[in-house]
Amino acid sequence: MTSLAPPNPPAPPSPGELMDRLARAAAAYYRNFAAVAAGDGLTLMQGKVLSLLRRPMPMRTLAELLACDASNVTGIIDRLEARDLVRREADPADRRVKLVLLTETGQEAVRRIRAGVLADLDGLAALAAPDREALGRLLDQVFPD
Amino acid sequence: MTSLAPPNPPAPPSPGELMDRLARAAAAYYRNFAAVAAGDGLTLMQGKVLSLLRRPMPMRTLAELLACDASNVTGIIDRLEARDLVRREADPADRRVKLVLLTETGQEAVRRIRAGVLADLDGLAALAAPDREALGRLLDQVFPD
DNA sequence: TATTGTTATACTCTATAACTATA
DNA sequence: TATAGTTATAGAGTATAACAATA
Repeated sequence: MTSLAPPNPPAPPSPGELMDRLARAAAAYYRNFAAVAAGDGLTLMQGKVLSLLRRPMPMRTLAELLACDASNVTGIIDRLEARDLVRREADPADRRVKLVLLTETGQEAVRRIRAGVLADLDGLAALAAPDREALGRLLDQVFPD
Repeated sequence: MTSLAPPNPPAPPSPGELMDRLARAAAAYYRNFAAVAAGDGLTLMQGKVLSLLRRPMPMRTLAELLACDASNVTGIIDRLEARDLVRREADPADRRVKLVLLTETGQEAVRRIRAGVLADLDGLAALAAPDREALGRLLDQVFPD
C-alpha cells in the first residue's frame, strides 16, 4: 500500500537521532560563521571573540566564555590588538584586571560578521514568528546554559 | 498593570536574536562534546572524525565533511592510527584511495562518546515526541545542509 | 594567601605549495 | 591531464607550569 496525498506525518526522531541532527546543525553554523569571518581575514576564534565583546570585559571572563585556559586569551587578544580590532584598558577598580574592548574598526567587523552570518541563514529569515518562538523555546530547553 | 496568572506568551525572537540563540546552542553543543571526548583523551577534532566514521570512507571524503584541507586529515588520521582507533585500507576499486575505518577500539570510543554527549543533554532526553519532531523539522529548515 | 594576566613550552589544528602514485 | 594522498612549512589555537603584580 503506497501512500496517497496527504502524506503521513513524519515520525518523531529518537533522542539519538535528534542529537545527530544537532551535531550537523552546530557544524553547519560554525562552517557558515568561519567562512564569513574569513572574509575579514579572521579565524573562527578571532571572530568569536569579537562577537562576544558586546561590552568591555576582563581577559578572565573571555576565557570562561570561550571555555579555554586564560593563557590562550593573551595570544588571541595580542593578534587582534595588533590589527587594531580591540584594545586593552586597565580596570580602575582592580589593577590586576585588564578590560578588553572593541575599537571602532572592531565594531565595524562585528557588524559585517553578524550581517553576513544572518544573510547566509536564509532558512532562518524565512521562519514565521511562531516558528521562531518555538525554535527559541526548544533550544532553551535543550541548552539551558 | 502587572500581569496575573496565566503569564503572557513570550514574544517571538527576532531573526537576529534567534541567530544569537543558535550561536550559544552551537557553542554549548561543542563544549559538551569536547568535554566528553577529553574523557577519552581525544581532542574535539579527533572525536568528530571518529563520530563521522559510521562507514569506511576515503581521506578525501573526510576532508570534505570536516570542511578542511585534505593535508590536515593525514596528521589527524596518523594520530588516531597510532592509538589503534582507526585503520587505513587500500581501496580495491581505485588504488589511489585509502579507506579509513574504525577499529574495534575506535568503535568502543564512539559508543562512549555518543552515550556521554546524550547523557549530558538531559534537556533533550526530557523532550516529548512532538517537541522532538518540531525541533528536528525547524533545524532542517534553518540548516538544510 | 588568592587572583589576574603573562611567558615559556610542547602539541594539535590549519592552509599553502610541492611532490608521488595512480587514474 | 586530473585526482588521492603525503610531506614540508609556517601560523594559530590549546593546556600546563611557573612567574610578577595586585588584592
